[in-house]
Amino acid sequence: MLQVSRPTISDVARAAGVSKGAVSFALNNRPGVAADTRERILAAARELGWTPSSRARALSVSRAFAVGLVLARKPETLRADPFFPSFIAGVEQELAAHDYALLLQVVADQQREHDSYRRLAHGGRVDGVFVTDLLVDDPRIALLAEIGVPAVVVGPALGGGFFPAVGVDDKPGVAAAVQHLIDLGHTRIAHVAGPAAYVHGTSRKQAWAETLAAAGLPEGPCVETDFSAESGAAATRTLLDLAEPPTAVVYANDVMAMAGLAVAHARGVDVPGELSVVGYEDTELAAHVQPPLTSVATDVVAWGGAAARRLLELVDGREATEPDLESPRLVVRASTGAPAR
Amino acid sequence: MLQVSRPTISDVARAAGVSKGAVSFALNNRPGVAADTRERILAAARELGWTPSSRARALSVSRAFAVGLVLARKPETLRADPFFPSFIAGVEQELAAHDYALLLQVVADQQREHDSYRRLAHGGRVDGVFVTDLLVDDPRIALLAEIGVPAVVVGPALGGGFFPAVGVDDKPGVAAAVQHLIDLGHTRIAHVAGPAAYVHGTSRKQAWAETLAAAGLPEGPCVETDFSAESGAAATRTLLDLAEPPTAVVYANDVMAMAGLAVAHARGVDVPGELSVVGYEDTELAAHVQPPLTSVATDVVAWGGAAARRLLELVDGREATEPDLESPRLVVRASTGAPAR
DNA sequence: CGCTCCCTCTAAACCGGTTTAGTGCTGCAG
DNA sequence: CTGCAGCACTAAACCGGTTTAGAGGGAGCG
Repeated sequence: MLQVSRPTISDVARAAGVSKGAVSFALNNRPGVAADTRERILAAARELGWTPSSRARALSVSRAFAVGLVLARKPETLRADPFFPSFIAGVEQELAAHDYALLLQVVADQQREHDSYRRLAHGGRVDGVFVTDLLVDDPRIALLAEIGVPAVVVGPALGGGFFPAVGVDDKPGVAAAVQHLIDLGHTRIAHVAGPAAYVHGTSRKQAWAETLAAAGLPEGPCVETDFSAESGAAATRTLLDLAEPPTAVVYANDVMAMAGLAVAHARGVDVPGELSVVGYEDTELAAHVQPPLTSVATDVVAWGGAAARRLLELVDGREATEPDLESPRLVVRASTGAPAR
Repeated sequence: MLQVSRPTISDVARAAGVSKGAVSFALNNRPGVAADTRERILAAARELGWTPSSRARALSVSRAFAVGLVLARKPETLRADPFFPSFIAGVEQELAAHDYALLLQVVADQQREHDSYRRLAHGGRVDGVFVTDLLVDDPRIALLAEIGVPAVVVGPALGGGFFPAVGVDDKPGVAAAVQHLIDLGHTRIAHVAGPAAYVHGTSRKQAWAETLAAAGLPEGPCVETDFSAESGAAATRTLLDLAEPPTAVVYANDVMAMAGLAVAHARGVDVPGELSVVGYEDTELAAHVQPPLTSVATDVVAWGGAAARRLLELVDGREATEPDLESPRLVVRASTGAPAR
């Protein structure tokens, strides 16, 4: 494991018989170096196996060439969420193209999250950050504004607009789901909502309520959860126990919807005969449960890419290019059908 | 977004009326600074809101204070895998305690993966790396050895032993699952395996075969998959179509097991009456499908912590402390039962 | 009183790049 | 032949910390 010390730019300079500066110019192919000299320098660099030290570069150009993502989640709620792996994959694709790196932090609570942002941004480890899991009136916005670090809000633009937001608006997706149920003839449509503290919990609930209202239907029952399978199952039991149970339920994510399917199955409630079920996220498993789950799909990878692109633009002070993210689309499968008469 | 230039150590020195060196000593509470001077320096630093520049520190001490994790996965297969979020959470807990950061890269193919490691380690962005998804005869081991970067193999120690391996051996878990089925009276026990190219695909299959052999039972049918729900469903159909279908199936992960449950359900095959099903991973949803899934649970968060600890020890040249990771344990739920006579 | 030793602190080198000011040389116009 | 522009390149400063060599001063000891 002995760390052979890597050749530096000075070694290359000596080998090529020129000065450090000339080497730097040649390697960043900048004008002011004769073609043959440049060739000689590149050859020397290749010969020595020289690689630029990102540490030195970061210091001299005052850039970290990295952006940060802080996840304030407990491991349990993180592992059930298929959003982040996809999102990060999208982010990475874009970052890699610009030789940027992604610095990830997972923190347990909010206080640590703030410290985390401070250390990352203030200490110059990153040039910008993503803000995910946006809360209603999120305190991080003020913090990041105070630190003065470029940031991009991942999700619908409810952050007060101080930072640009890049996100797929989930309202049309939920609206499409509810409309689909209305079209099938349902009139008692319930919602199993995510935490009201989260923007994406609230907005999905709103979309549900608004679509019902627009169709002139009464707002059905709604149960708030923490996005976990456990709470989704509990919510389903609550709904089925109502004097007038709903004939359809729109869940805020797939995991809860699948748990709901299992509860219905265990109780002998036929899906979709007696109960229609809709998820959100269109996870890989959605198509492979019984009955296959109707769900709302979003291209999360593209979303991650767009968010990263916007953040890099912000960091570079470039003009914003408008991302064209496709709207979420409803994937109809066998878990939804006409209500029993 | 105007980037106010942060105060440097020189600013603090000027404010406190001492030299840069003295400030550095005081801030790293090292001997050789008088108590009152130290106090004055700390006060000045606090006053100015000084934060160390990790860039400068990294250059001067020749350390990145970061480790890298490169995931060579397609986004689709990444998002279904609950392993990484948990693992990363565990890694982070440990890294945060030592003020280390995690640099994540997601790359599409193997060539890029190699480039990725090269840039990361050779360029000095990280002080060490994790190697996950170990392949049988993994070429990365040689690459990393050549680069000379400390590395920790995540998983059972089959990497040739050049780098330390930290991992929960999955064999006892699979063995326990197979034994559980044997104890229930099953004799035709199939396996839906992961890709043979992966160490954890191969080792689970081996454990299954060995446990059957040890019990004097014939090796049941085995279908190789790519770990996806789709392939798990297909494998299940293959098995159920056999002239003599198995009475129990051990799946290499939960997602495939759940897809298998759905296939059985769709075909009217009763679980566990006609078919017992065992998963691996014990995902959040496992307890909430119908019937609840018997599965093998591992404390992945602890695993991540142990891997990070070992890597930091390696980076610091410290002695290895033996991690005490608990063995995987079988969580018996309702998807397994005695075979029909 | 003079010497050594220790403690505190300063000056300067260093990490490995980037960037700026400036030098020497060539070539062309006047 | 001189003047000046412009190219190719060098020397040195700079980024912001850490670290080493050494200076200065007071205490303890002979």
